[in-house]
Amino acid sequence: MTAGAKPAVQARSQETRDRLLAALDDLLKEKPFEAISIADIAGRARVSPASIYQRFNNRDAAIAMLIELYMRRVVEWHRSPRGRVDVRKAGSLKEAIEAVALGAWRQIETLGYLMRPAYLYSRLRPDLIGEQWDALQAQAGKGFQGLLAAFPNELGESDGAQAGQAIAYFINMMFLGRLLHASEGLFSRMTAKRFAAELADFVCGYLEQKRRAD
Amino acid sequence: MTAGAKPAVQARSQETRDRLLAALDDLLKEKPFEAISIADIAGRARVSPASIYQRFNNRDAAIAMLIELYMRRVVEWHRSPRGRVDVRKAGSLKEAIEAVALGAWRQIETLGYLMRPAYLYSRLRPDLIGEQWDALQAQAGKGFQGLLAAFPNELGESDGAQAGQAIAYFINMMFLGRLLHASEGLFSRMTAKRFAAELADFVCGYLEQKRRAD
Amino acid sequence: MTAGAKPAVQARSQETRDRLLAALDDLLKEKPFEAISIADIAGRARVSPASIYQRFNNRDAAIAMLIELYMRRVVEWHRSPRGRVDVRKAGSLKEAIEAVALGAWRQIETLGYLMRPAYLYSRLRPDLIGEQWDALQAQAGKGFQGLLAAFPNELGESDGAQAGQAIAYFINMMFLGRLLHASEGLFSRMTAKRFAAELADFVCGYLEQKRRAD
Amino acid sequence: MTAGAKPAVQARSQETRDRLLAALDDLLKEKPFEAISIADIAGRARVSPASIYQRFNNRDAAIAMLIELYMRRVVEWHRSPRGRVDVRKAGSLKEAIEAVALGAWRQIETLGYLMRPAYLYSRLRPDLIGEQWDALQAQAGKGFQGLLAAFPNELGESDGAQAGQAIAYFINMMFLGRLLHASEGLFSRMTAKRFAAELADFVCGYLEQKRRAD
DNA sequence: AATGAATGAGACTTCATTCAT
DNA sequence: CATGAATGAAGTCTCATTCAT
Repeated sequence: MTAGAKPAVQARSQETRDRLLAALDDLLKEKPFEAISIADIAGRARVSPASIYQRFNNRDAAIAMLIELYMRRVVEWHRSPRGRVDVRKAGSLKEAIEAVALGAWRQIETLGYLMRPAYLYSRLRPDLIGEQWDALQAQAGKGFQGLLAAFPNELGESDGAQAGQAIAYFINMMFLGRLLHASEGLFSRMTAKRFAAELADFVCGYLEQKRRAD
Repeated sequence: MTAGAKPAVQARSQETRDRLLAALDDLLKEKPFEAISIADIAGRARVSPASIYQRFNNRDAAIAMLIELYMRRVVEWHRSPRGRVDVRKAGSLKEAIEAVALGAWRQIETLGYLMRPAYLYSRLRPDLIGEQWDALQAQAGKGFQGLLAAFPNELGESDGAQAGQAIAYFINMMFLGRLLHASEGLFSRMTAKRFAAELADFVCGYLEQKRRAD
Repeated sequence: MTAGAKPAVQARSQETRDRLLAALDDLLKEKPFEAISIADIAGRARVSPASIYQRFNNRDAAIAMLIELYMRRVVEWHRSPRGRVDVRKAGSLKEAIEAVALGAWRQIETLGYLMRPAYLYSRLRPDLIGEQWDALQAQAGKGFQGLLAAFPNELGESDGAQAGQAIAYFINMMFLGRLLHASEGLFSRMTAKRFAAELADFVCGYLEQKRRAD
Repeated sequence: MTAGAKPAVQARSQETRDRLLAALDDLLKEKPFEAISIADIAGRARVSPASIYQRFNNRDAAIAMLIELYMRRVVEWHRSPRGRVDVRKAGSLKEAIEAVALGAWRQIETLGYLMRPAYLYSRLRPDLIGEQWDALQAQAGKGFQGLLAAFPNELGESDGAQAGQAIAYFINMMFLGRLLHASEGLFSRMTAKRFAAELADFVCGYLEQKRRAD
């Protein structure tokens, strides 16, 4: 549960909570987060504004909801068919990275409207998101570590954990650019495929440097 | 000039404008941007709130000031001795990249308090910053293009402009992480030197991949 | 029974009522009455807010509870050993008055936290306390009347009922000052003993004036 | 200036302040203080609610205004012909006390609607009134000291300052009863004249006790 | 040009009270 | 009877912005 959120004991309150998050989700497709007020959300959810304060601590309620919504949608995405990336089909690390990257690209296309404000506000109010970014990051790191382990000859003797973390960070940041600068210069003439290929080049190049250093 | 800002005709108003920016700068060291109101800035600058509306045409005045302040400080930084990175001393591209990276690290340490909100709000309100990010990006791209040109044998036959742009994007994004996640997991045990070395590995590895593809 | 309170029919609800009053008592030691909400009391009593409405018919529930609590505690006090003032030991009216005053001083020290808001809110909302102050006052008047009757030679020929009432009023008001201005000027250098002596001087002096007028 | 009030520099703001106080005064004649909201006052003063916050700190604004209004009216009263008590005409201390008491009785009749809530809220929120009650009390003490000095033979050798203070406290408290219990038992059959006479009896009797103790 | 005062609009928040289980 | 959830109504307060001087 996100900071600033209260537990929902009864079924009814769980439903209210769902309604609120769904309302926020809706509204985000219509207008920017900063233009969405507590009253907006309540209105859209057909719930009294006072009810929001029974589920969420206080002001920052909206941000807490945004973060919680984001978490839910990301988890759902990774469980959905579209979010599932099957790395086993990849013949090489390069192909695996490309597959991952294509998946991330699609995720942003679908969930960008939500990821954008969620990311920005989590940075504006890091106190509200707490250790969650760290946790996500660590998890991603482990994922890449597993990926590298599947192609042992590409890694050389270097430290897999460290390389995994570095690569996770790299991929995350490159996609952050995609998320936050989608409509600008670089990306105006960019395709998912080429972007994925470039990232793979960076990663493979990086690993080669590491191998050489051994 | 930033969107939402008016030209300063007289010397006196130029001074008022400076006072306002200095006040904002001050305040940012004390509290987060979202907690700073027009009245705060006016109060700190010892100027009437009404006066702000003679320099900044209206709503979003504070964001316009933030962006303008950011631009100024960055320009100043690059002109200052600390901001000057002399690439000519570098014996290799790797060393050059590392030098650039160390400079960026220092810049964030010094100007982070300002760069953080400036970046975040420029993303929250891209309409207010407009083409400026593109311009900065393009400029950075050209800078790296020049850097690559200084080490022609590292580049192979590929398209220098494109590689320059890719590398500029990469460096920018990696430092964005540093800017926005300074206090978290990865960076808690990270040094400027190691970070620079890692970036250089990514860049050099990337170029090598490109060379090989030729 | 206080206005706004309902009778407690079953044993279980009598217990709930006790729990509510105990909770209010607790809370008054922590924060001022005006900061205590129905929800606070319910929470502290580990009872649902809705339950309060089965014992106290509605609005002003908290004030009704405050008054009821006050009544209970005062009755308890007068039954307790500390609250018992034995006037029979007094050799003179002066000594009797002093004994009564010392008792009142102690009562305020012990129950002031409760008497303060109870008194103030009974004045703010006289409609809720109704005839009760009158009753207390009349009772006190009778008490003093009895006191005077025990020392017939001090009274002269005047009307004992009237003098008793006047003295009761006097004592009440003087202690009201003690209750409401405990931490201020006059009382910062005041002891129970001296205060009691002064009151006795007023009372005895008053009676002497009356005797002389006869 | 009362705690929680801000200075009014310009003439215009002084006028607004006056309008606000006048509005509060008006409203107090219509409904109890606790039923008067910031918006009420603003509305009656034909001023925006926001303006109140420019003159008064924040919530508690209304209480601060109430106290300030009370102070003003009391000062005005004592300057007015009705408030002036000429003690020089009194042939004895008894007569002087009676004159003072009659004045106080009249003051309560005229200003009671304001003094009642002002007193009660000053006790509920002593933090908002600060040392002002002390100051008033001390001033009253000095007044009575002067009164006693005018009738030296009534005082004997006792300490005039202390007796003055005691008498001031006594008178204050007795009138507090009148203020807060005007419609109840004792006062239902009470006249100004008789009340004044009773007080004088208390005071003169008290002084006689003191004289005797010398 | 500059100022202190004033303001409209709307946000947040609380709380007594009712509802459905 | 008791409860957790829900809510209407209202209050407090802030803030960008305008006004009068």
